Amino acid sequence: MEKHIHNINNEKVLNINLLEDDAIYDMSLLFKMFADPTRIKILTVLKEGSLNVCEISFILKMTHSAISHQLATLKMANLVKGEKVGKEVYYSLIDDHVSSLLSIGLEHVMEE
Amino acid sequence: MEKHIHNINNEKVLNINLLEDDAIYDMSLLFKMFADPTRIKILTVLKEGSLNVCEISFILKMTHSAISHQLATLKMANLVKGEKVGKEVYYSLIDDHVSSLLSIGLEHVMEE
DNA sequence: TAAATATATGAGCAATCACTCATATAAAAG
DNA sequence: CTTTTATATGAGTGATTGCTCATATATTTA
Repeated sequence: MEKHIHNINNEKVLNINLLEDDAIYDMSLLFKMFADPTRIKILTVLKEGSLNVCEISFILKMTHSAISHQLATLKMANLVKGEKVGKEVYYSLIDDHVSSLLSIGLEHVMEE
Repeated sequence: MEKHIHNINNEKVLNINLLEDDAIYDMSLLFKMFADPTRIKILTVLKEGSLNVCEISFILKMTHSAISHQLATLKMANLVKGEKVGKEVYYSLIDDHVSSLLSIGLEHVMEE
């Protein structure tokens, strides 16, 4: 690229097949959901079962607003779903991949 | 929290055990590395084998500087290592978890 | 030695983000 | 109906981030 001249034309480089940009972008959005401590905590507690906003904010010692905002984000990313029961909305994980990703991530950071 | 009064004291909520904040934070840093399209692309091409900065920037059609900055980030996060060979520095993946995470992420976005 | 190539890195900047605060809506309780 | 409780959401803000541009360093080539 730019001002440097390179003679890159060997098979090694030209044979690499890239993923679709759309898939890459979607993956980055997925991982972005796990790239925040609050969202990891929310997803982790939801692994135990469904919880409403008050319960989550009590467990994590954070405001309802902060939790509600993050739940909206997680919902848009299709990682959690909410079910209204009277006044309350019970949230739970949508996807098995969520647990898998959390587990592998935890495995990784637990090694030294 | 705040002005609302809640009577949350049931077993369901009190029995949830949280991970250490350090582990949560480290996990968020790990996932942050996958939360950017450029870094995903770099990690994906490095799955095929080691490549130097020029080769990566040629494959991804991005400037050397951009790639070098991201490689520095990935190196600090302990996901890649660089080995100097003459003028060039060949980068490769450090960790098996990297491939696992990429695979599961891809699996997730490939479903509809 | 001088020029070219490969990489690294600091500064700067626009974009994104996670929170707070204020406010809105909806259901339940009084 | 009014008040309380549960949740949602827009605006605003400070912090972070991914790039560009300029520059520095190191190795190779002429």
